[in-house]
Amino acid sequence: MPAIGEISVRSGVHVETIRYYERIGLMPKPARAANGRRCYDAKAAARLAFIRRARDLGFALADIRALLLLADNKAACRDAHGLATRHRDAIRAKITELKRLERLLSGTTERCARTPAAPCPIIEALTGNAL
Amino acid sequence: MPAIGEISVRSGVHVETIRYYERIGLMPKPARAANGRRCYDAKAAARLAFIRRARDLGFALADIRALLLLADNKAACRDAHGLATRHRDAIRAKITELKRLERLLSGTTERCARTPAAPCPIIEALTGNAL
DNA sequence: CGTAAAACCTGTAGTCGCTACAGGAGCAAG
DNA sequence: CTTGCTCCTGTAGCGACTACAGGTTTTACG
Repeated sequence: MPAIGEISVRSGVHVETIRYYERIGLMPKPARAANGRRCYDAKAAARLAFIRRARDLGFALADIRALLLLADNKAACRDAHGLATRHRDAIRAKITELKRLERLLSGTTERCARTPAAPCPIIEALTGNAL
Repeated sequence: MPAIGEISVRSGVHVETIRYYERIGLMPKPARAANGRRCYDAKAAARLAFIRRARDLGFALADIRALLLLADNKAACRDAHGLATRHRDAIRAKITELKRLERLLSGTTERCARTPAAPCPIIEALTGNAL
Protein backbone atom coordinates (compact mmCIF):
# COMPACT_ATOMS: atom_id res chain seq x y z
CA MET A 1 0.00 0.00 0.00
CA PRO A 2 1.59 3.25 -1.14
CA ALA A 3 2.44 5.96 1.38
CA ILE A 4 1.69 9.63 0.93
CA GLY A 5 5.05 10.39 -0.63
CA GLU A 6 4.56 7.83 -3.34
CA ILE A 7 1.12 8.97 -4.44
CA SER A 8 2.42 12.52 -4.24
CA VAL A 9 5.10 11.74 -6.80
CA ARG A 10 2.73 9.67 -8.90
CA SER A 11 0.01 12.32 -9.00
CA GLY A 12 2.20 15.39 -8.95
CA VAL A 13 0.33 16.77 -5.94
CA HIS A 14 2.47 17.97 -3.04
CA VAL A 15 2.34 15.97 0.17
CA GLU A 16 1.12 18.99 2.12
CA THR A 17 -1.58 19.58 -0.45
CA ILE A 18 -2.80 15.99 -0.17
CA ARG A 19 -3.06 16.41 3.61
CA TYR A 20 -4.85 19.71 2.99
CA TYR A 21 -7.35 17.97 0.68
CA GLU A 22 -7.96 15.42 3.41
CA ARG A 23 -8.46 18.16 5.99
CA ILE A 24 -11.10 19.91 3.90
CA GLY A 25 -12.80 16.61 3.09
CA LEU A 26 -11.94 16.52 -0.61
CA MET A 27 -9.93 13.34 -0.13
CA PRO A 28 -11.28 10.65 2.22
CA LYS A 29 -9.36 9.76 5.36
CA PRO A 30 -7.06 6.94 4.31
CA ALA A 31 -6.24 3.76 6.23
CA ARG A 32 -3.30 4.03 8.57
CA ALA A 33 -0.38 1.65 9.01
CA ALA A 34 0.53 0.44 12.50
CA ASN A 35 2.92 3.38 12.83
CA GLY A 36 0.18 5.87 12.02
CA ARG A 37 1.22 6.63 8.46
CA ARG A 38 -1.30 7.06 5.69
CA CYS A 39 -1.84 4.15 3.30
CA TYR A 40 -3.62 4.82 0.03
CA ASP A 41 -5.47 2.33 -2.14
CA ALA A 42 -5.98 2.45 -5.90
CA LYS A 43 -9.32 4.22 -5.55
CA ALA A 44 -7.77 7.06 -3.56
CA ALA A 45 -4.95 7.36 -6.06
CA ALA A 46 -7.46 7.59 -8.91
CA ARG A 47 -9.44 10.23 -7.06
CA LEU A 48 -6.31 12.28 -6.51
CA ALA A 49 -5.38 11.98 -10.19
CA PHE A 50 -8.88 13.16 -11.09
CA ILE A 51 -8.51 16.17 -8.79
CA ARG A 52 -5.11 16.94 -10.23
CA ARG A 53 -6.39 16.91 -13.81
CA ALA A 54 -9.37 19.08 -12.92
CA ARG A 55 -7.09 21.55 -11.11
CA ASP A 56 -4.84 21.65 -14.16
CA LEU A 57 -7.91 22.70 -16.11
CA GLY A 58 -8.45 25.47 -13.58
CA PHE A 59 -11.55 24.09 -11.89
CA ALA A 60 -12.10 25.39 -8.35
CA LEU A 61 -12.08 22.84 -5.56
CA ALA A 62 -15.81 23.40 -5.04
CA ASP A 63 -16.42 22.53 -8.70
CA ILE A 64 -14.19 19.48 -8.40
CA ARG A 65 -16.19 18.33 -5.41
CA ALA A 66 -19.31 18.50 -7.59
CA LEU A 67 -17.59 16.75 -10.50
CA LEU A 68 -16.48 13.93 -8.20
CA LEU A 69 -20.06 13.40 -7.11
CA LEU A 70 -21.14 13.36 -10.74
CA ALA A 71 -18.39 10.89 -11.59
CA ASP A 72 -20.12 8.16 -9.57
CA ASN A 73 -23.47 9.06 -10.99
CA LYS A 74 -24.59 7.81 -14.40
CA ALA A 75 -26.51 10.20 -16.62
CA ALA A 76 -24.98 13.24 -14.92
CA CYS A 77 -23.43 14.30 -18.18
CA ARG A 78 -25.75 17.28 -18.47
CA ASP A 79 -24.59 18.61 -15.09
CA ALA A 80 -20.94 18.06 -15.91
CA HIS A 81 -21.44 19.73 -19.25
CA GLY A 82 -23.00 22.77 -17.62
CA LEU A 83 -20.20 23.06 -15.09
CA ALA A 84 -17.50 22.72 -17.72
CA THR A 85 -19.22 25.17 -20.04
CA ARG A 86 -19.54 27.79 -17.33
CA HIS A 87 -15.91 27.30 -16.47
CA ARG A 88 -14.88 27.61 -20.11
CA ASP A 89 -16.88 30.83 -20.40
CA ALA A 90 -15.20 32.22 -17.29
CA ILE A 91 -11.81 31.44 -18.84
CA ARG A 92 -12.84 33.14 -22.07
CA ALA A 93 -13.92 36.22 -20.17
CA LYS A 94 -10.63 36.29 -18.28
CA ILE A 95 -8.70 36.03 -21.55
CA THR A 96 -10.62 38.97 -22.97
CA GLU A 97 -9.95 41.04 -19.87
CA LEU A 98 -6.25 40.19 -19.81
CA LYS A 99 -5.91 41.04 -23.48
CA ARG A 100 -7.37 44.45 -22.75
CA LEU A 101 -4.84 44.95 -19.94
CA GLU A 102 -2.04 43.77 -22.15
CA ARG A 103 -2.94 46.32 -24.82
CA LEU A 104 -3.05 49.12 -22.27
CA LEU A 105 0.25 48.15 -20.70
CA SER A 106 1.96 47.63 -24.02
CA GLY A 107 0.93 51.09 -25.16
CA THR A 108 2.32 52.70 -22.03
CA THR A 109 5.59 50.81 -21.92
CA GLU A 110 6.14 51.48 -25.59
CA ARG A 111 5.69 55.22 -25.13
CA CYS A 112 8.17 54.91 -22.30
CA ALA A 113 10.77 53.27 -24.54
CA ARG A 114 10.39 56.03 -27.13
CA THR A 115 10.85 58.95 -24.73
CA PRO A 116 13.58 57.91 -22.32
CA ALA A 117 14.34 61.36 -20.97
CA ALA A 118 10.88 62.89 -20.58
CA PRO A 119 8.73 62.45 -17.48
CA CYS A 120 8.04 58.71 -17.28
CA PRO A 121 4.88 57.96 -19.29
CA ILE A 122 4.03 54.99 -17.05
CA ILE A 123 3.99 57.10 -13.92
CA GLU A 124 2.17 59.87 -15.79
CA ALA A 125 -0.49 57.45 -16.97
CA LEU A 126 -1.09 56.17 -13.45
CA THR A 127 -1.07 59.69 -12.04
CA GLY A 128 -3.86 60.52 -14.44
CA ASN A 129 -2.03 63.37 -16.15
CA ALA A 130 -2.40 61.86 -19.58
CA LEU A 131 -4.37 58.66 -19.47
CA MET B 1 -12.12 68.18 3.59
CA PRO B 2 -13.71 65.09 2.08
CA ALA B 3 -14.62 62.15 4.28
CA ILE B 4 -13.89 58.55 3.46
CA GLY B 5 -17.23 57.98 1.74
CA GLU B 6 -16.66 60.81 -0.66
CA ILE B 7 -13.20 59.77 -1.80
CA SER B 8 -14.52 56.23 -2.00
CA VAL B 9 -17.16 57.30 -4.52
CA ARG B 10 -14.75 59.57 -6.36
CA SER B 11 -12.04 56.92 -6.67
CA GLY B 12 -14.24 53.89 -7.01
CA VAL B 13 -12.44 52.18 -4.12
CA HIS B 14 -14.66 50.70 -1.41
CA VAL B 15 -14.58 52.34 2.01
CA GLU B 16 -13.41 49.12 3.66
CA THR B 17 -10.67 48.79 1.08
CA ILE B 18 -9.41 52.30 1.77
CA ARG B 19 -9.24 51.48 5.47
CA TYR B 20 -7.48 48.27 4.55
CA TYR B 21 -4.92 50.20 2.48
CA GLU B 22 -4.32 52.43 5.46
CA ARG B 23 -3.91 49.42 7.73
CA ILE B 24 -1.24 47.88 5.52
CA GLY B 25 0.49 51.23 5.11
CA LEU B 26 -0.29 51.74 1.44
CA MET B 27 -2.29 54.87 2.23
CA PRO B 28 -0.96 57.27 4.90
CA LYS B 29 -2.94 57.84 8.08
CA PRO B 30 -5.21 60.78 7.30
CA ALA B 31 -6.05 63.73 9.53
CA ARG B 32 -9.07 63.25 11.76
CA ALA B 33 -12.02 65.57 12.37
CA ALA B 34 -13.04 66.40 15.95
CA ASN B 35 -15.46 63.45 15.88
CA GLY B 36 -12.68 61.05 14.89
CA ARG B 37 -13.63 60.71 11.25
CA ARG B 38 -10.99 60.55 8.54
CA CYS B 39 -10.39 63.70 6.47
CA TYR B 40 -8.54 63.39 3.20
CA ASP B 41 -6.64 66.07 1.34
CA ALA B 42 -6.06 66.34 -2.41
CA LYS B 43 -2.73 64.53 -2.18
CA ALA B 44 -4.32 61.51 -0.53
CA ALA B 45 -7.11 61.50 -3.11
CA ALA B 46 -4.55 61.56 -5.94
CA ARG B 47 -2.61 58.72 -4.33
CA LEU B 48 -5.77 56.65 -4.06
CA ALA B 49 -6.63 57.33 -7.70
CA PHE B 50 -3.12 56.22 -8.66
CA ILE B 51 -3.56 52.98 -6.72
CA ARG B 52 -6.94 52.41 -8.30
CA ARG B 53 -5.58 52.81 -11.82
CA ALA B 54 -2.65 50.54 -11.12
CA ARG B 55 -4.99 47.90 -9.62
CA ASP B 56 -7.16 48.15 -12.71
CA LEU B 57 -4.07 47.28 -14.70
CA GLY B 58 -3.60 44.25 -12.49
CA PHE B 59 -0.52 45.41 -10.59
CA ALA B 60 -0.05 43.72 -7.23
CA LEU B 61 -0.11 45.97 -4.16
CA ALA B 62 3.61 45.31 -3.63
CA ASP B 63 4.30 46.57 -7.15
CA ILE B 64 2.08 49.58 -6.58
CA ARG B 65 4.04 50.38 -3.43
CA ALA B 66 7.19 50.41 -5.57
CA LEU B 67 5.54 52.49 -8.29
CA LEU B 68 4.42 55.06 -5.74
CA LEU B 69 7.98 55.43 -4.51
CA LEU B 70 9.13 55.86 -8.10
CA ALA B 71 6.42 58.43 -8.73
CA ASP B 72 8.15 60.93 -6.42
CA ASN B 73 11.52 60.15 -7.88
CA LYS B 74 12.70 61.72 -11.10
CA ALA B 75 14.67 59.55 -13.50
CA ALA B 76 13.06 56.40 -12.16
CA CYS B 77 11.56 55.74 -15.54
CA ARG B 78 13.84 52.78 -16.11
CA ASP B 79 12.63 51.11 -12.92
CA ALA B 80 9.00 51.78 -13.74
CA HIS B 81 9.54 50.48 -17.24
CA GLY B 82 11.06 47.27 -15.91
CA LEU B 83 8.22 46.73 -13.49
CA ALA B 84 5.57 47.36 -16.12
CA THR B 85 7.31 45.17 -18.67
CA ARG B 86 7.59 42.27 -16.24
CA HIS B 87 3.93 42.68 -15.41
CA ARG B 88 2.97 42.77 -19.08
CA ASP B 89 4.98 39.60 -19.69
CA ALA B 90 3.23 37.88 -16.79
CA ILE B 91 -0.12 38.83 -18.31
CA ARG B 92 0.96 37.50 -21.70
CA ALA B 93 2.02 34.22 -20.13
CA LYS B 94 -1.31 33.94 -18.35
CA ILE B 95 -3.18 34.57 -21.58
CA THR B 96 -1.22 31.81 -23.30
CA GLU B 97 -1.93 29.41 -20.46
CA LEU B 98 -5.64 30.25 -20.38
CA LYS B 99 -5.92 29.81 -24.13
CA ARG B 100 -4.48 26.34 -23.78
CA LEU B 101 -7.05 25.54 -21.08
CA GLU B 102 -9.81 26.97 -23.19
CA ARG B 103 -8.87 24.73 -26.12
CA LEU B 104 -8.79 21.65 -23.88
CA LEU B 105 -12.12 22.46 -22.27
CA SER B 106 -13.77 23.33 -25.55
CA GLY B 107 -12.71 20.02 -27.02
CA THR B 108 -14.13 18.08 -24.13
CA THR B 109 -17.42 19.93 -23.86
CA GLU B 110 -17.90 19.65 -27.59
CA ARG B 111 -17.43 15.89 -27.53
CA CYS B 112 -19.95 15.88 -24.72
CA ALA B 113 -22.51 17.74 -26.80
CA ARG B 114 -22.09 15.30 -29.67
CA THR B 115 -22.57 12.12 -27.62
CA PRO B 116 -25.30 12.90 -25.12
CA ALA B 117 -26.10 9.31 -24.19
CA ALA B 118 -22.64 7.74 -23.89
CA PRO B 119 -20.52 7.87 -20.72
CA CYS B 120 -19.86 11.57 -20.13
CA PRO B 121 -16.68 12.55 -21.98
CA ILE B 122 -15.89 15.25 -19.44
CA ILE B 123 -15.88 12.81 -16.55
CA GLU B 124 -14.00 10.29 -18.68
CA ALA B 125 -11.35 12.85 -19.53
CA LEU B 126 -10.83 13.73 -15.89
CA THR B 127 -10.82 10.09 -14.86
CA GLY B 128 -7.97 9.56 -17.28
CA ASN B 129 -9.75 6.91 -19.37
CA ALA B 130 -9.39 8.85 -22.58
CA LEU B 131 -7.43 12.02 -22.09
C1' DC C 1 25.79 -0.99 15.44
C1' DG C 2 25.66 4.03 15.25
C1' DT C 3 24.20 7.99 13.15
C1' DA C 4 22.49 11.03 9.89
C1' DA C 5 19.24 11.98 6.37
C1' DA C 6 14.83 11.41 4.67
C1' DA C 7 10.08 10.71 5.19
C1' DC C 8 6.36 10.88 7.98
C1' DC C 9 3.19 12.97 11.77
C1' DT C 10 0.18 17.05 13.99
C1' DG C 11 -1.07 21.63 14.37
C1' DT C 12 -0.82 26.39 13.42
C1' DA C 13 0.09 30.64 10.99
C1' DG C 14 1.13 33.08 6.83
C1' DT C 15 0.15 34.45 1.85
C1' DC C 16 -2.98 38.06 -1.27
C1' DG C 17 -6.50 41.45 -1.64
C1' DC C 18 -9.98 42.16 -0.04
C1' DT C 19 -14.96 41.40 2.20
C1' DA C 20 -18.09 40.89 5.87
C1' DC C 21 -19.41 41.06 10.10
C1' DA C 22 -20.14 42.58 15.23
C1' DG C 23 -21.16 46.22 17.93
C1' DG C 24 -21.17 50.73 18.48
C1' DA C 25 -21.33 56.37 17.82
C1' DG C 26 -22.84 60.39 15.55
C1' DC C 27 -25.53 63.18 12.44
C1' DA C 28 -29.28 64.83 9.04
C1' DA C 29 -33.93 64.67 7.33
C1' DG C 30 -38.79 63.75 7.80
C1' DC D 1 -38.16 61.34 17.76
C1' DT D 2 -37.07 57.98 15.09
C1' DT D 3 -35.25 56.12 11.05
C1' DG D 4 -31.48 55.47 8.28
C1' DC D 5 -27.11 56.75 6.73
C1' DT D 6 -22.26 57.25 7.43
C1' DC D 7 -18.63 56.53 10.20
C1' DC D 8 -15.59 54.03 13.83
C1' DT D 9 -12.65 49.72 15.63
C1' DG D 10 -11.50 45.10 15.54
C1' DT D 11 -11.72 40.51 14.01
C1' DA D 12 -12.66 36.56 11.08
C1' DG D 13 -13.44 34.61 6.60
C1' DC D 14 -12.46 33.54 1.57
C1' DG D 15 -9.38 30.07 -1.87
C1' DA D 16 -5.83 27.13 -2.39
C1' DC D 17 -2.32 26.40 -0.75
C1' DT D 18 2.63 26.95 1.67
C1' DA D 19 5.66 27.08 5.41
C1' DC D 20 6.92 26.50 9.47
C1' DA D 21 7.69 24.22 14.52
C1' DG D 22 8.51 20.35 16.90
C1' DG D 23 8.12 15.62 17.01
C1' DT D 24 8.68 10.25 15.59
C1' DT D 25 10.12 6.66 12.61
C1' DT D 26 12.28 4.55 8.88
C1' DT D 27 16.03 3.90 5.78
C1' DA D 28 20.72 4.12 4.04
C1' DC D 29 25.54 4.17 4.67
C1' DG D 30 29.98 3.29 6.84
